[in-house]
Parts: sequence; C-alpha cells; structure tokens
Amino acid sequence: MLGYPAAMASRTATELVHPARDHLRFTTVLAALGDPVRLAIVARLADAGPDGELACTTFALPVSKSTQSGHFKALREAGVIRQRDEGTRRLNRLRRDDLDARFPGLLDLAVPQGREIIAGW
Amino acid sequence: MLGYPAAMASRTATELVHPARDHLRFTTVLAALGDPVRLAIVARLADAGPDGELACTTFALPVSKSTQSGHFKALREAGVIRQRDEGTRRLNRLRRDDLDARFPGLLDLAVPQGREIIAGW
DNA sequence: AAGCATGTTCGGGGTTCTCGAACATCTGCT
DNA sequence: AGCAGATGTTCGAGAACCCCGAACATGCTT
Repeated sequence: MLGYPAAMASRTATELVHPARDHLRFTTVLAALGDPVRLAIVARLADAGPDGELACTTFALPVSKSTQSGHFKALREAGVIRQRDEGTRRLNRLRRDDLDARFPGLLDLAVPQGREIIAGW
Repeated sequence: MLGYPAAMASRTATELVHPARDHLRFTTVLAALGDPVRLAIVARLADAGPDGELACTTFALPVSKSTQSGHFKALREAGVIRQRDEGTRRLNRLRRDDLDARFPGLLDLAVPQGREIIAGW
C-alpha cells in the first residue's frame, strides 16, 4: 500500500465505524461500560446534555493519550458513543437515544456510577 | 485479581472467595456480565428462583469444562454468584439480594438479555 | 480398591489492555 | 510559504485474560 497514505487514518477521509442501533449487543455494551475510565467518559458525556459534544482532551483522564484513544475507540465500536471529526478535534457524543431504545434503564443506572468514579479522582 | 494463599483447592477445606456486599464494584460486575456465557449462567440462575442452586454441569454451555470453570470463578470473584461445595458438586446461587441492594434494576435488565442468548443456542 | 462423576489447574495460542515513542493531520503565527 | 503547536492515532513490547485439551484432585459408589 505504498501508493496511498500507508499510515491510514486520514481523519476526515476515513469514515468512522458506528454500529447501527439494531446491531448493538448487550454484552458488548456491558463490556464497554465495565471499565472505570470508559464509564467516567460516559458520565461526562451524559452530563454534557442531550446534544453535548466533547473533544477527547476535555476529559482529563488519568491514563495516557494512547490509552485514551483505545478507550474512545472501544466505546465507539460498541455503539455507546458517536464520533465525528471537526478540524483536528474528534468530538464525542453519547448515543443516548439508541441505548435507551435498546436497553432502557441502563444509562440511568450507569451514569451515576460513572459520576462516583470521577468524584474519586 | 491475584491468586489466594496457594489456593490448594481442597474443595471442602478451602473457603471460597466471596466479596462482601459493600465491596462490590459496578465496573467489575458489568465486566462479569459482559460475556454471553456468563450472562446466560446468570439468567439460568435467576430462573431457578430466589434460593435456586444449580451445579455447574446443569447449564449445558457451549464451551469446554475448563472454560466453564473460569467463567464461574469470574462471576464469583465479581460477587455475582455464591458458590458452595456439596460433595463433589459445586452449587451456584445468584446473589440477587446483594446486587439489588447495590445496583437496583441491573439484574432486571440483564436477565432477559441472558434469556435471549440461551434461546439463540 | 477400582471406577466414575464433578471440577480445577496447567501450558500454549489468540485477543485485549497498557505505556512511551513516533507519526499524521489541522490550525495559527510570523 | 513555512514552521511550530495542538490533537489524536499507530506501533512495539509486556501483562492479563479467554479458549482449548490434558492431566490432576476430590468425593461418591460399588
């Protein structure tokens, strides 16, 4: 693949993977939420309001940049968050509508727990 | 987590590890439930009634014996199930009271999803 | 004592996490 | 134009977990 940007990730060019609402799997979502860092991310997004969008940097997470990147990717591929690129920032938004439709009550249960994790930092 | 005092696994002699209700961690429980095999186990135990106890063999899971053993251990160490030995059998019971007390609504949400997994087998 | 039933542990292969370091992309400033 | 800074992603290596079959341990039954 030498002709093309071998490193991939042309940011604006590549379309990000987002599973459709009907393809969300409960165990995958639970596994995604079953990590303190990711649950904290979800709680922050939930507190940002229905249409709140936050860049990755604004979370001040106690893990390295590359680890953050992996966590955001995990949440996106599980269908918990939606990401879109704007300039150099990758904006994150909670897929509350889809999650509430498929697993009603889950976020209401998880978000307070995520807030407690943040409070403990 | 980490192994216990050399374990030894004398079955009736060694006491099995069971985290107290106050020590249950939400993310740990979620991670435990975030696996199809383990979620199916939980659903079966829930359908066995409040005091239902089932031996590991009775689940007919589509994984090997050693893998089953690991899953039951994961559920126990996460505080989702309680295990006790009776003769050569290891009986499993869902810790519904503890889970309902700490994370109300979680099991009501997870159990139906576990039933669907079983139905798909 | 021998045999069987029930689980656990062990070693190896595959996938996932973690980090620092290097790379890629976009914005802004000179 | 050109270069520096901000923002994320990818890479390589080490640790941890999931999967399996094989071997082991324990208890019940004959």
